[in-house]
Amino acid sequence: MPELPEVETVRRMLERHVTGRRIAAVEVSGAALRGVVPRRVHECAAGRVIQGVGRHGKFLFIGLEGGWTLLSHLGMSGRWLFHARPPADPPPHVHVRMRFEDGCELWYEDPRRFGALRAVETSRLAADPSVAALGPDPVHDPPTGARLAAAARGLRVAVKNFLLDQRRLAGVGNIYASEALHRAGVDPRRRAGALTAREWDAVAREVVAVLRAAIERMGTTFSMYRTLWGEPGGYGNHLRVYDREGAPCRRCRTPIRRIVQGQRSTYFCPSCQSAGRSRSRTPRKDRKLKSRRRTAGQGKPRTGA
DNA sequence: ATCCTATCCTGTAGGC
DNA sequence: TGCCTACAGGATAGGA
Repeated sequence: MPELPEVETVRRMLERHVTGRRIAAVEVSGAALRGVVPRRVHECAAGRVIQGVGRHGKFLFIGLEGGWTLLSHLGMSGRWLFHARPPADPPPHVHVRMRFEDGCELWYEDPRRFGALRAVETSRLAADPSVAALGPDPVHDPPTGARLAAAARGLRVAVKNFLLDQRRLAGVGNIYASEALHRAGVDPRRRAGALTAREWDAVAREVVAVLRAAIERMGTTFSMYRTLWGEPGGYGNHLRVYDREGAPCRRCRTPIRRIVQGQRSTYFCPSCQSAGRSRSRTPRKDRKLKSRRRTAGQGKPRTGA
């Protein structure tokens, strides 16, 4: 759901619209978020100016003056929403309301409460256990095939699950793991330790490519993710395999398959992602039928309208 | 150490 | 129409 491109989209919007604002008051609901310490968030944020917003993987860092940082993870259903003119009655599941001096408000909404929010001292941010465990961010520090191959050496876990492991690479989630492997032409069931150098090169390249392409379109709204303004992301129409079970592969028209790996859905093309060899990057010759896509199972990016 | 499973949680979709 | 159940998956704890 919110993966790196969605979190980056929110980061950019926060950076632009809340940096420099002073938090006049913070209202925190009692609801338990994962690892949240509401009172501490309240005490650390109230009265301080937001100095900038950073990100590593799926974590957001909202930097405050005075040496404090709000560490935010959106989990499955978390959203930061900015209101220039806050509605009178907020929807349910708004757990944090920050009011700025000029009356604007920033809300944290999270129906499933898988998200996390806590205040940490900025000097100790890198040492925070959940941050310290993260691998490199693929957008800040693009991986090479050689590096991924070295990290995967000897591992028997499926390459799909390897990509989901935040200790190896921080920010790839279920949607983009499937997408990157399809783009790279690698079967998601292959053991990570068994990929060739050439395959790792393709995976490294396509992970970065799909994340960047999704960032450009403000992420993928599969169900709940929204931007700071409550808008859905625009990358859903560009997904090649995710949530397209039975629909024709956009490259070869073979029906997309869905399997379950580690209790999560994986989508792939059994033809393009054949076990054993990575496909060439030769452009398609037959581009005859391409306007009759728009298949069933194309997610439900309810625009809310 | 690696790998796998269950757990948290609620909105939504599908079946009857 | 409405109730009921299954399903979706981020991180993490705990077991093998």
